[in-house]
Amino acid sequence: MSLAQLEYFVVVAEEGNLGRAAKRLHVSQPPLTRQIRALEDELGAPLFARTPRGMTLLPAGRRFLTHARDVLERLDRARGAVREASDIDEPTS
Amino acid sequence: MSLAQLEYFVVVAEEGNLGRAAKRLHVSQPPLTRQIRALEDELGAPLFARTPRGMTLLPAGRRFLTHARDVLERLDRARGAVREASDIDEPTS
DNA sequence: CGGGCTTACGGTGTGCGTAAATATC
DNA sequence: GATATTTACGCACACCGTAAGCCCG
Repeated sequence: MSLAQLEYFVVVAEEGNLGRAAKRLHVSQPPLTRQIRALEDELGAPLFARTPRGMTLLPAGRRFLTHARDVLERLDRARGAVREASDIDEPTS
Repeated sequence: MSLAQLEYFVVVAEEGNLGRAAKRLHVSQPPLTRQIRALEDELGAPLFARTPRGMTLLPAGRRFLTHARDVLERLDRARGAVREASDIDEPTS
């Protein structure tokens, strides 16, 4: 599992459609479909139902979405913590 | 930033020494030193002080350690959530 | 010398994008 | 035919491991 896969998953879940998700992520559709599939394979369960209209979350996907957002948000906080800490040690140069 | 970098960072912080961390991670030292450096570069601040005895956490590194562990723990919970959800949908085959 | 971190370098693998295939309405 | 996902394929980038270099007690 990669952080890119988590971001991809969240955006695809929000857009419900690979095309819009791809534009928002500045990537083409093939990487998206591949990474989502790889994520599902690794987790051992499908997260989306593929319909002719797009991708809709399955129950497992809905549960994973909450946690995926949580992970990404904590990661942002981790980055912020270092920024703060180094702002203290290395003031305005 | 990658999940591997987070894991590497946590173990190096715990071992205080690249050699022991490498053994624990089943990887050789060069990838470790490279990934730690890449992480520091991306965050824009050093996390460790390199001493002749090993690597000791700097203040920024100590703050980051807490958050890195948090991210990895949340990731485990995300995996667990999918396992539970699919155990419900797909009972004992 | 011995222990530790780093750099060079060669080879493998991952991952992208373009293009083509498939399916549904 | 339009919109959607997926597969094929070629190429570039990233990453690892071995080997060598460097520094300090």
